Amino acid sequence: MVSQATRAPERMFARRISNALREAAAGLGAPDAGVRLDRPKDPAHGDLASNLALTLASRLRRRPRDIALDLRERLDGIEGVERIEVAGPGFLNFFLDSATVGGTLRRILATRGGYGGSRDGGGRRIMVEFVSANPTGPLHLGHGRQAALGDVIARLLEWSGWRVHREFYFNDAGRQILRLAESVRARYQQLLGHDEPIPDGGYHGEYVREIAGAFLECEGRRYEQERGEAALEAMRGFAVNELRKEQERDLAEFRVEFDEYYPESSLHSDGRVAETVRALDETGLTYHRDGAHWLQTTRFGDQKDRVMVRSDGSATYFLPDVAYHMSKWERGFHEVVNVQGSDHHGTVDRVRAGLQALGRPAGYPEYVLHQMVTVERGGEEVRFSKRAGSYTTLAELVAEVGADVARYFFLMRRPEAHLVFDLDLALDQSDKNPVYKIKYAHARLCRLSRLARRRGWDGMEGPDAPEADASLLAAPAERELINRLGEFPGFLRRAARGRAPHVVCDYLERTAGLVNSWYQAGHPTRSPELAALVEGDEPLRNARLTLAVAARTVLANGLAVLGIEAPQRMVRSE
RNA sequence: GUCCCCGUAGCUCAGAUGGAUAGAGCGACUGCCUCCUAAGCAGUAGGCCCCAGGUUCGAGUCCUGGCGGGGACACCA
Repeated sequence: MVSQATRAPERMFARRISNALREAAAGLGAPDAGVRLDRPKDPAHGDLASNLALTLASRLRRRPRDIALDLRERLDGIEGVERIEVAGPGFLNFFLDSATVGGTLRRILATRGGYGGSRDGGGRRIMVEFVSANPTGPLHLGHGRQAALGDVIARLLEWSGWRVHREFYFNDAGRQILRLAESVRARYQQLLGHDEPIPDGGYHGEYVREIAGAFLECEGRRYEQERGEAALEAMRGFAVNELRKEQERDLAEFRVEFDEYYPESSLHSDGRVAETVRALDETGLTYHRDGAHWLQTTRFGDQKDRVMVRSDGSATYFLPDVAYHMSKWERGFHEVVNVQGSDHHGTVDRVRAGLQALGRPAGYPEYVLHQMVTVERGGEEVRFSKRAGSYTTLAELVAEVGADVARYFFLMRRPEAHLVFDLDLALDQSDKNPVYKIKYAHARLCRLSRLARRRGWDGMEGPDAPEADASLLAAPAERELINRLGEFPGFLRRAARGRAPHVVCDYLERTAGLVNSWYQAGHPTRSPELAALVEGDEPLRNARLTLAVAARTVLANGLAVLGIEAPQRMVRSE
């Protein structure tokens, strides 16, 4: 729980106003009215607004506007409220006095790097599983989006008081891996001058040749005549290892790290898969038909029953998936978010059904399914990889636009919306590019504090900074910015609960716009009286510098949530 | 055929629990630098919120049915 001193002032007032409204409604003959307060979009509609009169209209059989006027009569002298207006069809708009609004600044300055966080999670554990690419090639753009989404959902959860475990699951045992090994063998033989084609369904990317080359360098020609299991196994292990290392390197460049890499093969070797079959058989929900071993997943809402073990004795993907999620549960993760491409959506119902058969709750695990990514340059779709065949790799993209821009662009759209990555915009270093817009706003605010100190004025930072009189910040641009800063924790909470990083992007972009407006409004030539570094009026200057520090804190915290750097100063690069 | 997602400005997209004249960026146009970074700001133009019903005092938002786009539906991997 947040302490009384740092609680959002508007929330305290919201409760006070709600109570007064409820009482007033009772006075009009409508006890137990559901009272709601909103923060209006338009600042002309006050700091808080209520639609109570509109909701009471049908119940009281009176015109909403008349009810609103009556309600206002009954609401006098609420502490901290400057005035109440009746507007539009019957809204009640509350204007808080400026000393009250200033409480927001005190709260930001008091919590600084922690401002925006909450205790939603209460210290409970939660797992975010994401990327989970098969080690059959380099990471492509879909993985990039997933890496950014998963990492930032994890950060949002950390900010919300959860203990987060980041996990990467990889299939190192299936048929795809066999094709990979065979492809490496073909390239290996080709390098030795033999004519061996890539098998059907194999991998043609240039990277396979590179792996074969590296293998040749390590092992020499000893597998030239060897056609059996041992050679294939050696190449499989080598290739998986190489590709995993490369993926980890690419992810590190992208500033994404995992607590655990979980190999599918271990589910077989440690008996979990067999154990899962046994446990499912015990439920009586399995049966044999056409030589295969089935589970009645339809009992739990799946569209059709699923095969667990094929007639040839091999497990389908479904089975290890269930075993894997049982492992998550048994490791203590009763809250799990899986971030996956929407092409996996077909597996959701059946995995959950399998887990329900084993007694896990119906919604376990939770899924965030994201749509595909395409890249455009000059309005045309581009595919730019010689190396990876038809793929566009994450590494190439990060090399071109940088990790910060790539992260932001992957995050700025709702996961379930198709994402068009505009390379022209990504490479732009002006404020057109939202990432730069936010960074510039932050750097600009840092500069204000620097300049103030250089002139011998206090930058309003540190424990010895004088208390600012926020009631002096009455200009519209200031008032709007302060209110906006006060909304940050609410946005983070909403983003975390909705697993929706784009909410943070939207918030930051708009807030940066307000910062720029405020900054520009105080242009020293045209409006010196609005300038932050105002001469001669120390209390006013201190108040504005405090606002600058508060705004910068919010931008920095928001960027930290996104895993993006917040520079003190910007250097133009080519 | 069944299931999931999407349909909002010329383009790319936001629009939490239904609320006031539907927002942002890009693109277009008009202004604003002797002075804290103009890498900026202020403003103008641009909308049958896919269509049709329904619920409601009130629908871009909720319900039903269409239309259009993407994805998923195999003992495939």
